[in-house]
Amino acid sequence: MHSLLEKRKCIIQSALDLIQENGFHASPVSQVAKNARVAVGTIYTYFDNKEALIIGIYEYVVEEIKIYVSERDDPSLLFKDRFYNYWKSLTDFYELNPSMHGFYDQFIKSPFNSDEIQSKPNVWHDFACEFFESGIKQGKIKALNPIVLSILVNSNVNSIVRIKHNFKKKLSQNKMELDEISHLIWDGIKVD
Amino acid sequence: MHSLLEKRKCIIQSALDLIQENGFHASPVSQVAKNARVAVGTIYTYFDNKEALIIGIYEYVVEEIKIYVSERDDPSLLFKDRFYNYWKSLTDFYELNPSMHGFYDQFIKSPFNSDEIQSKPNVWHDFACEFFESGIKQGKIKALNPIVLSILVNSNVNSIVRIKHNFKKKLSQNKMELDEISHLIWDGIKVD
DNA sequence: TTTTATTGATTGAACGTTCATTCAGTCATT
DNA sequence: AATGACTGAATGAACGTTCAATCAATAAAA
Repeated sequence: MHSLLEKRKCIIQSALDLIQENGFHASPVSQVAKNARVAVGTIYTYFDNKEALIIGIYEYVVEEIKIYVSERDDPSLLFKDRFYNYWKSLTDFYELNPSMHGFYDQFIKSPFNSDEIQSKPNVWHDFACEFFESGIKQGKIKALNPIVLSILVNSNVNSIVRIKHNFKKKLSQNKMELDEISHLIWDGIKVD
Repeated sequence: MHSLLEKRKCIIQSALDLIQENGFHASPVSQVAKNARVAVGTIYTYFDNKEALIIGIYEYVVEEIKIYVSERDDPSLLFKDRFYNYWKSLTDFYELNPSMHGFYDQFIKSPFNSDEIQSKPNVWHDFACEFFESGIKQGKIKALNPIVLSILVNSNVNSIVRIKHNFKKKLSQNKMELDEISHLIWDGIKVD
């Protein structure tokens, strides 16, 4: 028997798969229910409406990313190594969870992503900001705005994972080039 | 009196405005028609269906970007200067045409953006690839895959314009930092 | 010149479908 | 017996799309 929390997760996972495949508008609640093996009505005991479901998924995804990346961070290392770990963790996470990557990509630029949501506390954004702030404090990277730095790095990882995904065949022999991008960014932000 | 092409443009512009504001699914054809001051049926003489309209908009946007950026490129300049011009043109274009920027951002990650569309010839992608290829041939930038390079640069410009747009107030004093990103990327790809 | 015919764009009410959401009834557990 | 999660047919609103009718412009005929 599933606990309530597990059922909630099950609905979220079902919605994630559908949304990555079809987008928000082509992922009816009825289908989400069918995939999750629950009745339509059940979804409405866990979420007020479809918008709340989508925002709930966003919060879930953001938390999962934070857990994955922060667990693999080791503040005792050299910041350069921490940076490469950060990059690799985030890349790995997206490649291990393509539905979360697809969802995040869509959500960020969607009208669901309102100012209100962006101004709410966000464990992942906070972690990323603090991460880069510590690099600045240690004098290892340029003193740019940590918000800017984190968005920059995160959106580059995002793009690269998307490229890897889209051009799986065409670029197979050039996959290494994509990993070079992390050096390229590091060279750009490091303090010599 | 408007010509047929002008009416087509009018429908596209009306849809662009709505989609940037509300997204694809919250931009009904009826509203697009109302904004464009035509009847619903008229839209269907210019586009087979809503999907064709959206793809038509994409092709229009992509062409406008190519025209704007290529007009401001001067192959006789040093490649470094050409790079900064490219960066500035693209940034300017998005800032002058926020609805196109919003649309493009949404479209790229949407299910409308099928493999079929990506494999069709695309004047803008072709221009960007040739641009970076010429930099490589001149030995001014690293010999990375030009497709990778163009996607990388374009998605960075995209992110930065989005940051500027979202954080207009909070980052006003840090706007300069965002322009530094172009140096950061140039330092990363240039050959010393 | 005036009248009639033809063409093709334009209109918007109407249609059928799909969707989010509800709720009266069922089931499982306590 | 009581509680509360679960069910899924039913509902109504919203949407994409159609099409018979209208209109404007041009060509042909008188």
